[in-house]
Amino acid sequence: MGEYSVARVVVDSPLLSIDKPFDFSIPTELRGQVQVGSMVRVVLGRSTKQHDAYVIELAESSEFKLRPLVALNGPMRLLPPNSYKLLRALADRSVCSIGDLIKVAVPTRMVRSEAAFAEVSWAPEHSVEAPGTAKRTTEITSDWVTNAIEHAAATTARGESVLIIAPDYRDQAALVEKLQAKSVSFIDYSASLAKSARYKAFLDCQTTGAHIVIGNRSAIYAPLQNLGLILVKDESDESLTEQTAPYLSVRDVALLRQQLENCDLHFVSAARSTDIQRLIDIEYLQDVSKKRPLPKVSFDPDNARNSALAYAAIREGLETGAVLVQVANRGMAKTCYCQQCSTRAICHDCGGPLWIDATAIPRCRWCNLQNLNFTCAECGSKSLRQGLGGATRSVAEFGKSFPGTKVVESSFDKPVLKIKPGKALVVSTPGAEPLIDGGYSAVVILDAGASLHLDSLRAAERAVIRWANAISLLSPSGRAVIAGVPQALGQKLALWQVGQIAADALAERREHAFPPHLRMASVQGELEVARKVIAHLQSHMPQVQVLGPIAMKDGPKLDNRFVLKFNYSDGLKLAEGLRAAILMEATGPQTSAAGRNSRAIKVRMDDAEVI
DNA sequence: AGCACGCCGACT
DNA sequence: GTCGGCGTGCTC
Repeated sequence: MGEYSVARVVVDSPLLSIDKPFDFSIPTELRGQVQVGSMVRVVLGRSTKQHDAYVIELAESSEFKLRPLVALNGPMRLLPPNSYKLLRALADRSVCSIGDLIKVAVPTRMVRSEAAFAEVSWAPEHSVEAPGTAKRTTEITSDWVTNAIEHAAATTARGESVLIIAPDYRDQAALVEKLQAKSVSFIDYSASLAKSARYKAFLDCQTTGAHIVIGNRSAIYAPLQNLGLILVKDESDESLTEQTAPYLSVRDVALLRQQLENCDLHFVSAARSTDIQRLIDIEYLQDVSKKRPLPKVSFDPDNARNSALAYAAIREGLETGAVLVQVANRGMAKTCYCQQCSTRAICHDCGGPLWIDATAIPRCRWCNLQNLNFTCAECGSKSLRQGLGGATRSVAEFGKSFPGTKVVESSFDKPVLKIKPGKALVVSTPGAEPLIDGGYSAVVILDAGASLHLDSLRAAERAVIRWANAISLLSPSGRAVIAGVPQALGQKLALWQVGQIAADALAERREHAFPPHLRMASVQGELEVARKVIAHLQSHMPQVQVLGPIAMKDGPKLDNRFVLKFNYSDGLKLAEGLRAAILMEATGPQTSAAGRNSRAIKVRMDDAEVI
């Protein structure tokens, strides 16, 4: 007895129609070796194609007529039960197959890395205690590294593992440096790892011990078996949202994983997103921000480049140390400058600013006139240069304004992670600010207004968080200036009421019935098919508000998009309803004039594009 | 997906 | 007659 002959598996496939458990018999020579979590090969249906699959359960019998597993792929457990439960729950909520998530959560198997694990001891299978003991908290702080280390130490001290997620390499490096200084070991689970190192880190997570795992967005799936704490820095950062379907954010995955594992969850940031504010308002998260000295912030409603306040702050700051100037880059990326002298290119007809349109033609933003024969008014040059992130332009300007000062340029493409203390003028785009021991003597935000007027609902919220991130790098005696910001917002920033700014933004969303006050999803596909899916859904869930359809150009083909508005409490039911509707209406007979299409309907929950 | 089964029109 | 087109169904 005790020798299982049936393996229940999930197949690694993007198809919704096979996104369910399948039973296979275990060949006698593999009995005892195939375990829950094993990766196996199976053949499904009449096809001869082999698929990867993962064992989620062992059994002694099955109600089906079984085919045998084709092979066992190595001795490792690649999908332990807690990982499976998380991915299953996420797939259910996102209307995607579990295979879509395995792609992100399980690294490519590297056979040679497995040898190193022949002798190690493995953590026992994860079990969840009675829920209700864990703490869910959020905190505004300018010193997230110290904060993270304190939380991590308290968690490992009770024998539990810690998962720390930070948006970029600069933040991860700052944390790593502090841990190394204290001789604390950790598992590097960052995106920059080679495939074999990543696979090794993945396996390391499953070994016995209280680990500290540091990484970016895919690290939220790290297969820790005794998770005590998830700590996320800057959950609203775009890099913490997956760029492929189903576009999950670390915040949402972390919230679900916290529930399943009953671990602590802690969000840290320099400011606050409306999503977090909502969770505080409904008392799901506890705000544990401490009273601390406020940064000295002043603002100037005047536009950036000629703000006397900003220039004074830079000049004074340079007397004692390094000054950080944050320049906006979003929405300026396609702005044109003279190739030779870096003067802003203007329309020869109306004097408006030039930009490069989607067909690579220079146009005027004001009169939309084509400017094919540009001539620079300053130097007479005839060649244009596209603005690269805005920083280069500012560096040229500052070089002139502060002669003799060392100017450091840092941007997303060419980041400078860290600089040595000393007099320097650092010009950076948001998210690329170099770190400096002791902090900057002054931080100046230029073009603040430009970041507020992008036509996205989230633009203003994101802008404030970016400014706060820069200001968090101030030395205790330093001062900050925000130039080009409207009076009302500027006053709140001067008093450092960043929580209040988020609360105000959320109140405004509530007024207009927009996320994150409620949720939105988009359903896109060929009009007739999409209509049927929506009709099917509405017959089961009349409370969902349906907008559209709107015609969309999705590459060469013409799609139609419906937008759904619904309450958080309806989220899971809506996802299940959509899945059922798609299986009924969009994978079965007829489907469309253009023939069958496995992905006839695209669903996107919390679609940032429509938000 | 990917393959087989089945029910229709055009062919050595 | 029957060859093979594509529309349909199913995968343990």
